[in-house]
Amino acid sequence: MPSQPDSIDSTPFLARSSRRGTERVTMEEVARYAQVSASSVSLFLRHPERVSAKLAPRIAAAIKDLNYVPNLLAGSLAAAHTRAVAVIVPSLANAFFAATVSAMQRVLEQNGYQLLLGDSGYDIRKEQELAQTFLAWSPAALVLTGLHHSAACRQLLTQARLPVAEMWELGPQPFDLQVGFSHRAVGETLARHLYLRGRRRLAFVGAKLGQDYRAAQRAQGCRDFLQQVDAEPLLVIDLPDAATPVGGAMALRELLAQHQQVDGICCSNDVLALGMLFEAQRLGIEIPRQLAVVGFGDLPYAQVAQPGLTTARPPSAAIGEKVIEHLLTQVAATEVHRQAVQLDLGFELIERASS
Amino acid sequence: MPSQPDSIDSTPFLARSSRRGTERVTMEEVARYAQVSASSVSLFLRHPERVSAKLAPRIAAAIKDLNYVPNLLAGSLAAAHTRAVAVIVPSLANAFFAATVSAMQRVLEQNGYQLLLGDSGYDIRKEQELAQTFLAWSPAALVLTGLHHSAACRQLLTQARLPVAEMWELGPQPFDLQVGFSHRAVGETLARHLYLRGRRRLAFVGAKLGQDYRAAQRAQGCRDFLQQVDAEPLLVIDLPDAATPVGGAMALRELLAQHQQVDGICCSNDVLALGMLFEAQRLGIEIPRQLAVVGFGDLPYAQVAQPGLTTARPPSAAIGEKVIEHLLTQVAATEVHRQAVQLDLGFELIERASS
DNA sequence: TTGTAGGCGTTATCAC
DNA sequence: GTGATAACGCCTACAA
Repeated sequence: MPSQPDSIDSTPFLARSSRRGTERVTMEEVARYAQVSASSVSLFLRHPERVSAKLAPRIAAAIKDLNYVPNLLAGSLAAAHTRAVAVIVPSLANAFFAATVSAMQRVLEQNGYQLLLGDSGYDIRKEQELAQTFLAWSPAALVLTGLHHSAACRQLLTQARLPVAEMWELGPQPFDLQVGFSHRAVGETLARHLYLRGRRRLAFVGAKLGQDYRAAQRAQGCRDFLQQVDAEPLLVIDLPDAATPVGGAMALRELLAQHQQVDGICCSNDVLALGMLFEAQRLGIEIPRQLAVVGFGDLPYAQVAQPGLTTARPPSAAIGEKVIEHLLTQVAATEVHRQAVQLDLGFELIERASS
Repeated sequence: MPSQPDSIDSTPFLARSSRRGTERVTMEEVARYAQVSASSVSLFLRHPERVSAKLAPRIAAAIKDLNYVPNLLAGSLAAAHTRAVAVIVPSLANAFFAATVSAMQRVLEQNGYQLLLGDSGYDIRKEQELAQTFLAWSPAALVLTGLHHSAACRQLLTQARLPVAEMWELGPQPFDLQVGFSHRAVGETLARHLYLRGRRRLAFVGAKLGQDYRAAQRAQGCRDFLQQVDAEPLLVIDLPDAATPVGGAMALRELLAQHQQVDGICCSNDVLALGMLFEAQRLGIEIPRQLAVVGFGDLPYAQVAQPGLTTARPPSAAIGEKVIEHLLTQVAATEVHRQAVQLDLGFELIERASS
């Protein structure tokens, strides 16, 4: 047995055993290059100020020279936590959620976090699957849209020890955070608005109300208000397909054909309302004289539409920001005893010419 | 005290050393519960058919009972590859990219992959930062939007051994995959369309053309065509802010005020065009009689707009699908010698009443 | 088919 | 402040 055991297997590069590595530059190599230990490199990466002024520049140079990119997988495994937040939205194609996700991405990035994105397609089951998959990545936190989740999903997330947020809706039994506003109040506000403008026979046009719980709540808000003032009951039209301007146009035709007495329409969102505006124009219906139309979302075109579209503006971007801000706070907080927070960001009635 | 040796060190749970774990159920625990070895559980998870009919159900039950969620971090580290694909888009708020990302998410999920999303805000530098961060997660592949990247970014991605795709644009020096179409051709097609309809004084209205290279190429396509047929040179208006309907409306007013002779406008996209349509209506300009307007994107409202908006339809969703499909193929292929692929998905001219 | 023994690249602990 | 050393949870030859 020789005195320098190292020389025996002095072909360490060939001897890389059977195991294939990533072939990437590793922290070990950076350490060798900088003539320091791996621990120092690690420390430098996480707390640069704690490393001496002597080593620091050497390490920095080595990292630069070798073009070192730390392996977050290994780091996260060792540290037992990641800098990633998983987000599940019902539909990315929906401008509302796109705006929220965009805002989240911005704030996350500012804090050195990554965004894991999932699209549930308004499907509770798929949401659960996505949540499970995400959990396997050990994200620092998870964000769901809405309050309706499968029982299995609720259980899964309760067991997992990570902060869970729900957004775009408020209600009982929050996990750790809820950021949203009252859709019911939106419906009431919109109905009241139309009522005050003298409209007495209102209709609500939505799409897939069975899946879009928030839209259904807005409809309910309308209904409640009308009942409250003892007005004609709300006429509800539920389109079978996702909300599109074409759907809105069709709905208007149908409405005019079968319920001529309607004088005010509350659309599930601006997308439908836009289609109606165009269709009304085509049919020679004067808005708002003959028919008032209001929407939801205050999408970019609501302002320039002809006539301008009265609508309720949700705090799409603010929701994203607040969710992430609070979530990151909770992540930092001691894992135990973090209080559930509920944030009502409200909404804004934007009155324009369409009503 | 039972005779089982297990009882000897029966405090293994306290003995968890000083190291704090995730507190999550581990594969080891599943194995103990199912009375098998950890490797059998691992095998079962990856190749259920290769495990005997005796153990399989036991393992499955254990997983279910314990509510086991595999730790992908550990798995990926060991396997030296992940089931995640990173995607960087210029703006999620843009409906085009939202559609593409949505499609990608769908296909990825079908294949058991995860989507890592980044938003560069049309900023080359931020794109590079995002790419670097993503690389730290060792994604199986990376997707960029467009062809303009910083030199550092190009180098970073060339060094990394993962398949890199560029989308929404075609050009020289592809990494491993390019999926898109010719924006120049779009511009030419649109200009020709207007020309054939008798328009002779064309304008192109865009927003931030200095950053939106693709829109700039469409403008160039228009310009080229006009030069080709020896027509009046293209009048280009470049809005300083992101494209919005409001911007489109403003642009129209400006255009009419300063260049009354313009009889055809090619908008950078449907968003601007929509604003113009409304503004024209407001100003009493007859479209298409006095002025023809065409857009790009065929967004949902183009069809119901009044008048219907002539536009070029990009293969937004198809781009997402193809990118992922090909990328996953390349991921599976032997890491060496994977050929660069270029895919021209084309576009479609949708002729409607606005021109 | 099933089990055993490293090792993946990093972080965290603890002496020095 | 710096550097060994032991996890982190899983995968994968390889042996049984």
